[in-house]
Amino acid sequence: MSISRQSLVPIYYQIAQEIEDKIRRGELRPGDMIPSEAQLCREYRVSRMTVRRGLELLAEAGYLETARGKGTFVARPKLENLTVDFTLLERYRVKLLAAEVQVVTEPALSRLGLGPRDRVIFVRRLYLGEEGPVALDRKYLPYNKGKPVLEADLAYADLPEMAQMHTDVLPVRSELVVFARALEAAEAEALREEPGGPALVIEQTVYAQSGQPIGWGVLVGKGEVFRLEAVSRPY
Amino acid sequence: MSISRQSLVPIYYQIAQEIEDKIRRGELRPGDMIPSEAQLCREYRVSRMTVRRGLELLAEAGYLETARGKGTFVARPKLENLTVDFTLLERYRVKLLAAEVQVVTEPALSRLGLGPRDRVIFVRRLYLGEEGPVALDRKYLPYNKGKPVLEADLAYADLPEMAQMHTDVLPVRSELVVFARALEAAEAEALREEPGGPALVIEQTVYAQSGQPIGWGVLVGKGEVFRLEAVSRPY
DNA sequence: AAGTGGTCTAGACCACGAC
DNA sequence: TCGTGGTCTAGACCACTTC
Repeated sequence: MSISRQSLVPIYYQIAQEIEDKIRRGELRPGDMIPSEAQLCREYRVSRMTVRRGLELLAEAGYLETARGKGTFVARPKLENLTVDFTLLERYRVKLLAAEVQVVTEPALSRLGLGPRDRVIFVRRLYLGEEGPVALDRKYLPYNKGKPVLEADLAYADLPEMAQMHTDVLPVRSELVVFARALEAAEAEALREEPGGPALVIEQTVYAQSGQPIGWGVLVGKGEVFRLEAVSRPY
Repeated sequence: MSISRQSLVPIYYQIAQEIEDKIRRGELRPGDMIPSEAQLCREYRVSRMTVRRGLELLAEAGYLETARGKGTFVARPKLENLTVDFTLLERYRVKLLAAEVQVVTEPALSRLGLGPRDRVIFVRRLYLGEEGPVALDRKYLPYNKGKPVLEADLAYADLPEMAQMHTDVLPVRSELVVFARALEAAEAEALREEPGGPALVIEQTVYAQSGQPIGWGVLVGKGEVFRLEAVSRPY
């Protein structure tokens, strides 16, 4: 009922806030029906489109579910959808170990759908935490003669950014696969660990609109130290 | 221009589809300005709210970005936001190894914010793939005398579901931490692996609205075999 | 000043669900 | 039949950007 028409914040937003507060405080519980749109119009003395705009915000945010002919109801929080915090480049210092053009070999060859004589840009980087190296990073991009890339740009770019620098094709989808395996000898040395020790492996593939893969990367993180975090999103 | 007023699909949706198609086909490219709302009203011979509803859909989906006073522009796909496919229960066969009430010990004690004499429901499960066990699962819920739980329900529930079964408090947020470590002896035996071998560890905490943790779990996955997958969401 | 998107109004007709 | 949410109209005023 505390809606101000003079406020800079839009009326529909104030209405949404007020209902969200009631849900957060437990005054409205999952399954409860909220007042009808017509009722809310009368309560707040606003037009229906304004009420609907507010309810729409809450529906998108996962707080409300609407049922045509029945009403609008408080929704149960959905914890199945998780988003990964994948901002590694901001969390660690990055050291560029190598950036070169080479003939592609497995496993990049098959992941990128290339032939055995095709060439790729190969980038190798080390992530440094407070107490030494925490992860090793290898990325492969199909080599494109016409589009040179600056080493300086490669040092701090993530895979989608790299792909975009080097091709005209727009990256539109990214896939991750995460698993654990033992450190290989070369990896162990770079990470100052024992070979055979546990490592977190993150494989990333970036695709163009056409479905064609335009970048592939493996990140090998030191066990225990290197962590991924994910949080649920209500909707 | 192929908008049908007789169609069952709403006009705003048809408009959104048409613009989305142009973007997907590359006819409109990131950074391009699309016709103004007023222009689209004239083109499609509809009211402005209808046009705006359509544009709003595309903005939510990440295809468009609006700039007050300037115009509406095609957005660059955002690949930073990743959603995890965490539907383990549907992918593997699950075997309930134990379900009992016990006095809480570390690490569950501190994760759940309990005292050393509090009790928890402890659930231990094994995930079975085609070729034997792939993961071991331990979950802890603060014990609530008044709310008994059936073993049968525990076998196939995920952590948020368990928490909801056993408390009146609603789970509203879930956090995951993912890393690699060496298998402990008991874990290795259950998974039929060598102790010290690589394991993918997923720790999950579920919180109530109050911020209080109401469930904690660890999943230990066999290296190489047990994998998590994540996909980018455009918005 | 002219054009843009952001907000809001006061109506309208419709499909759907419950009674 | 009545109340519900879903769609749509034809205006209006505003803040902001560009010229």
